[in-house]
Amino acid sequence: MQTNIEILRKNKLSITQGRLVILDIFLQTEGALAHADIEKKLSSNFDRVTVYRTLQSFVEKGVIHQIPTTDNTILYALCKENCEAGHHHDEHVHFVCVECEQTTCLENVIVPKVKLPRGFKPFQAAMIVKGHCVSCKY
Amino acid sequence: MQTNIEILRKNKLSITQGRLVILDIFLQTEGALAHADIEKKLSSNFDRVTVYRTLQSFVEKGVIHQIPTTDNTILYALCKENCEAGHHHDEHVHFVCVECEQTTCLENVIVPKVKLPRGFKPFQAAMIVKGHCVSCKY
DNA sequence: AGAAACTTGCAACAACATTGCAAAACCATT
DNA sequence: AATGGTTTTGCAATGTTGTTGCAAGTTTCT
Repeated sequence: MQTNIEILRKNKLSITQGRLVILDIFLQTEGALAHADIEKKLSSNFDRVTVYRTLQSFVEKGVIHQIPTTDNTILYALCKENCEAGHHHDEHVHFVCVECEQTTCLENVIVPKVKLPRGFKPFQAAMIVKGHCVSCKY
Repeated sequence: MQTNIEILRKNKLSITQGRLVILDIFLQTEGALAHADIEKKLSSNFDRVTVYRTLQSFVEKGVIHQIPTTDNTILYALCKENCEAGHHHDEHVHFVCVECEQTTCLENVIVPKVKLPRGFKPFQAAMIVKGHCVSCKY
């Protein structure tokens, strides 16, 4: 498991207080986080703008990846170590629990290839499964 | 092909000017639409709030379905005739063209089932493929 | 330690979304 | 076709979310 500093170094991001703290939040969290979640978890007062810009640079460098949602938010989750700037390997399935509303990266479930109609050239695929997660099954 | 009035009747939605017009926009459009797209296409002046509420009731009744995105918008697309309130059958793949930015419902490409880790109970799945669409291939 | 480059916070702003309420439209019934 | 009850609409106000420019503060590199 990498530390926050290692991750920043590896991705050629300068090491600042804000980035370290935000990265720690990701390292300590199971599921995916929305911008709002991160702000809530930030005990120290960082400016909203800083959080936006930090997430932005993390996405650009491939430290985190975005997960699509249908509720006007973007979720972010840590990338695995083999991610690189501009070329994410986050082709795993995301699971959204309808009970606890947590979004989990299923690192071991990769998005299957599908056969598209003639003329469509695929490039990247995302898959989101909704249901009950391990903790919320009954 | 159903008319706007038929669709409203079938879904027990009262027939109003706004709903007819918005439904027509969907019927006349190939790809998926964001809230903003719909407002742009509305020649008559409907209030923004009305558009929001219309889309909301359409989703609730299963007239349209939502497509997740990573850019803080929600895309909407017409459901096929066999959709019902609360139980969508929109398990087809969505294609987002990186060139023209159109999102298309690939009605005939259904989302494949994936094997989830123990304890996860799936319920619904969405899949989004990015790439070049038929019109934008080169 | 010092200069250059980058990051942060502030303030202002812009876009997007939600709520309550009164007026208007709709629908079922007579 | 008029009536009354229900639903929908528009407006206004408010809240939330995201962006930009700039000056001050940090970080990095030599």
